[in-house]
Amino acid sequence: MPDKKDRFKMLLKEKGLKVTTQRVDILEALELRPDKHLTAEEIYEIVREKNPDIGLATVYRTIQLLAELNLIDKLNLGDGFVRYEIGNMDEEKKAHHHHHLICLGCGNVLTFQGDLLDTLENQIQKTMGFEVVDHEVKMYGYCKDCAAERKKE
Amino acid sequence: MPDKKDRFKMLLKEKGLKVTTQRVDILEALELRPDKHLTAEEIYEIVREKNPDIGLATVYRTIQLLAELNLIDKLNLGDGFVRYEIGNMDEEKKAHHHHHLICLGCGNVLTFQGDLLDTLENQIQKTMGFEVVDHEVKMYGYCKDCAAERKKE
DNA sequence: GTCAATGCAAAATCTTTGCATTTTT
DNA sequence: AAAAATGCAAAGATTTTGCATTGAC
Repeated sequence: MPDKKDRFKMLLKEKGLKVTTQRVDILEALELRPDKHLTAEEIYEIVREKNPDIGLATVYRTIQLLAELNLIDKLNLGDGFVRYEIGNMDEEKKAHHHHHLICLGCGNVLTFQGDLLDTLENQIQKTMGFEVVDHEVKMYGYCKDCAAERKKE
Repeated sequence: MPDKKDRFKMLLKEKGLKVTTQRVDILEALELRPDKHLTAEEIYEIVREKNPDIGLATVYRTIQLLAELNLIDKLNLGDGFVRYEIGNMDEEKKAHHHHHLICLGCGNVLTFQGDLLDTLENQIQKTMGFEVVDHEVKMYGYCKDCAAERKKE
């Protein structure tokens, strides 16, 4: 499988866009942290360690580009920040974003893969004629540790 | 059942807060449009028709208050705007937010009630020990009309 | 060399805050 | 009369944009 970086470079060339250090650095920053959910500012800080001259505007522009190319997903975990993460979909396959479990105790965000939503999607299709293409699920609650902590008290 | 407005007034009094025209007007604006998903600015414009002197800051402050009291839900439908809607939960009952179906064709947002997620929640509980308290589901796709339109072409 | 991308600073959005004044209780 | 809420304008925060310069092809 070609890694995301190669895929990105390919897509750029296909579109007549240029493969710049900044663009590659930004994708790399995200790629190295697959389960982090980074804000634009955080990405900026990370890339700055390697390339101190990069501008925040470039980060925003590249993020937008990556989202359009479906290489990253835009997230809203309810804390008021817009976050991004590397997409985990297999190329042509229907983009099935994973689900997020947000712990109300420690604030950690876990991810969860599962296609149990297919049943739900089918029901929606039948009853409402709505054709589902993609979905996003957030569950709020308490992670194992925090749940245990709460029971003790 | 006491309507939302009375409930709001009660809660305000319980907390030693004051029942002002502005607060009631804002709740009313939301209550009269149960399935709209309004932005702060839109709420401001609506209330301004009745009470032209209201300030945007008051709208923001009241929205925050209503959200804290669980009378309204904060939504993020992926269009970059923060939106609000009247909650539909029955008092003490577990808050079960309804799901949103977002049409990629016409942009309309439909709502969908269903507890098919219970299965998913149970599975998460078993496999990961994560205790789910609340959830939020967004489905992206094409509504009946837009799906038909797309098949024709 | 050409055209796109970058960095910077300024502008545009959206939301919050401080404070004098008004309103509720 | 006391305390809280309001409106306004200013300040914050986040994201976008214009433009001269730089870099990829």
